[in-house]
This record gives sequence, structure tokens and C-alpha cells, in this order.
Amino acid sequence: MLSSHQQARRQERLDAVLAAAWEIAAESGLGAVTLHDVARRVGLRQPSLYVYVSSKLGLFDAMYARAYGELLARLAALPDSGSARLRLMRIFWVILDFVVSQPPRQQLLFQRTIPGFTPSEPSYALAEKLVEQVTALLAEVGASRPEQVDVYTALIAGLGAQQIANDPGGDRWSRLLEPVLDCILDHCRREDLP
Amino acid sequence: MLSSHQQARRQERLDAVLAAAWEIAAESGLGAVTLHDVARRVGLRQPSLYVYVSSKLGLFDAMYARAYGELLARLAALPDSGSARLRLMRIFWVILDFVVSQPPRQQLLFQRTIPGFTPSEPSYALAEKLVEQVTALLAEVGASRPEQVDVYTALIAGLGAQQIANDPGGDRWSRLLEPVLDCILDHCRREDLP
DNA sequence: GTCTATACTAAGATAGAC
DNA sequence: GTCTATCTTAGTATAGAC
Repeated sequence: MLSSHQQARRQERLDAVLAAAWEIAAESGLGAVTLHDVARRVGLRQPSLYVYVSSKLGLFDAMYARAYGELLARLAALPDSGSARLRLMRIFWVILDFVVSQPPRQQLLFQRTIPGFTPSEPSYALAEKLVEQVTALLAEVGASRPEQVDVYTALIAGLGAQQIANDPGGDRWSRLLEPVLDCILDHCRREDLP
Repeated sequence: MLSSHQQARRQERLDAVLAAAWEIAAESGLGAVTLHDVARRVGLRQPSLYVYVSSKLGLFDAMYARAYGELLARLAALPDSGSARLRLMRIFWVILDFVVSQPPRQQLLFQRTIPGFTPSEPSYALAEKLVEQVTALLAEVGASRPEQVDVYTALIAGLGAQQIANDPGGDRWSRLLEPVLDCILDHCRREDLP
């Protein structure tokens, strides 16, 4: 049985490991993350990492969970004021900024690009929490059908993907979020979808 | 100087190499493509591939060019009949189907997920040809501003990305193409964008 | 919990014979 | 143009001492 002090130290170390891993991903891409490199950055030797993660895929899973945790925290920190539409816009903006400012997040959280990686159940539960939040707000603005929800997730995914792939560092696509969202909210109603 | 016969044989071989590479990508993902595996499938030893490609990145570049060639050929084969809107819809449908039916195409042609890969100039020219075709048709239906073009490319990218990531093999997002496109074409005009 | 040492695997690339 | 042989590099993972 671990003392709470030991647990805290362990958690601290793990946090440092995940921070280092995300740092490498931000600098050189998700594929550039290696256990050797992560270990070096936290002042450990590569085999010592196996105390904190069970394998390379285990590391990715922990990175996944950590990133979702951070995103959910940012959403929770948003003001609760304003119309549902305004709150929805804020949420979408935070999500878009989250992935555009660090593209590997988009790769790990929203795409299927790491061979062999699937989030564990507890990690995936965080993803579902995000969907629930967005779905609830969309219902408030009158987009309650699943097909409507899918349109909005595709919109965010598409703006993010294009921004990252074709104008990294710029805002050519991200700045379209507000006007396009307004237009779709105003004009694409339930009866327009199959 | 090569005889045309020799050139033809060489081209045939190269085609087989690229077909094998795309086959591996379709089966196991773009990251699973290795020179050893490609060579094995075409009945060669790995070092012999260097006669046909200059390096691993050179292989990716050739795969990129070949895939764009195939996509452009499919578009060229589309009927020229019907309204501009109908022709636009056909083009978008072909592009969406092209990537959704083989996700690694999306990864190589439209995302930036291979570390170190950038298409060579002649290969990139093929990508520009595609953009030109789409842009021309969009102008015909009244979407002539660059910002409008960006909205449509984001729409296709987003539907494709979500379809691949969250409903592989299904049509939950791809079937939204027609209704959403109709809605945006009808309601999101030039004056709605920044 | 961290270390050293090492096994294991696998990839890209080059040299030189045929 | 294809081969065999080999270099070089690099990664994940495990064993066992401290």
C-alpha cells in the first residue's frame, strides 16, 4: 500500500513524463516521440520509464487522457454567461484553438493515425464527456438531431485539418469559424438533413 | 539513352512498386509501408528498389503523385452534363469517396502527418490542378471569393476526417455531403464571410 | 525506483559481385 | 538491373544489481 505522499510523488513524476512527451510531439510530431527521448528530458534512463507507463502504447494512452483532461479543464473554465449560441461559439473556439496551436493533439485525439493505438476505456470516457457537453449545448440552440451534431463536429474537424495542413501558424481557416457557424445555425435546420 | 521499350518496362516495374506500396498502406496504414515489404511483394530484394526510387521519401513522393493522378483521372471521367451545382456535387462526391474508401490517401494527400515529407514540385502541381478544377466550378455557382472556396474544402476535409475516424466503413458523415452542401450553397453567400 | 547492460528487432542505405 | 552481404542507426523491452 502506498502512502499518499508516495502517490503524490509518483503522480508528479508521471506528469513530468507526459509533459515531456507532449513537448516532443509539439516540436517534432507525434511519430518522433520515443521513450529514450522522453526519459532524457525528465532526467531518467529509458528503462526507468516502465515504472510509470506499461509500454509505448501505454504512454500514448496516458498522453491521450492528459490532453483530454486539459481540454475539458479549459472548457470548464469558460464563462457561463451569454446566450447558448455564444457559449457554443466559445466552446468550439477553444477546441479549434486547442488542436490548431498544437497539431499533434488533433492527430492523437481526433484522428486514427497511430498504428495500433486505441484509447483505453477510462481514457475514452473523457472523449465522451466532451461530446456530451457539445451535444447538450447544440440541443439548446435547436440542433438536437444526431445528424445535426455530426455536421458541427465535421465543421470543426475540417477547419482544424485545413488550417493545420495548409496554413500552419496562420488563421486562414480558423477565422471562418464564427461566420460559417452563424450561417449554418441560422439556415441549416433539422428538416434540411436526411 | 534508353530505348522506349526499356522505358516502358521500367515504368511497368515502377507502377508495380507503387501499387504494392499503396496496397500495404490500405491494409496496415501509411506508417507500415517499408521498403522491405514493398520489395517482397513485387518479388525483388530491398536494395533493388533503389533503382526505382531514390529513398523512402522518394517513394512517398511517387505514391503521392500516383494517387493524385488517379484522382484526377476519376474526375476527368465524370460526365460533363447537368448544372454547375450538379457537377460540383459529383466532384466532391468522388473526392470524398476517394479518401474515405482508403484513409491513407487522406493522410498522404491532404494532411501533414508523414515526418519530413513534402511533395516535390511536379507532384505538387497535380494538387494545384485539383484546386483549380474545384475553384472554377465554385465560381460558376457563385462562390468566387477565396474564403468561400476555403469553406468548401474544409467541409469535404471535415466530413472525410470524421467518417474515417469515427465510423470507418460506414456512411454516417459522408451521406451528409449533399444536404449540407445544398444548404451552404443556398444560404452562405459572399456577404456572410469576413 | 533507478541504474547498467543487453537482447531483440527492424529499418534505411551502401558496396561491390554478377 | 538484380543480387548478397553488410553497415549503421535506432527503437522497445527485459534481466538483474544496487
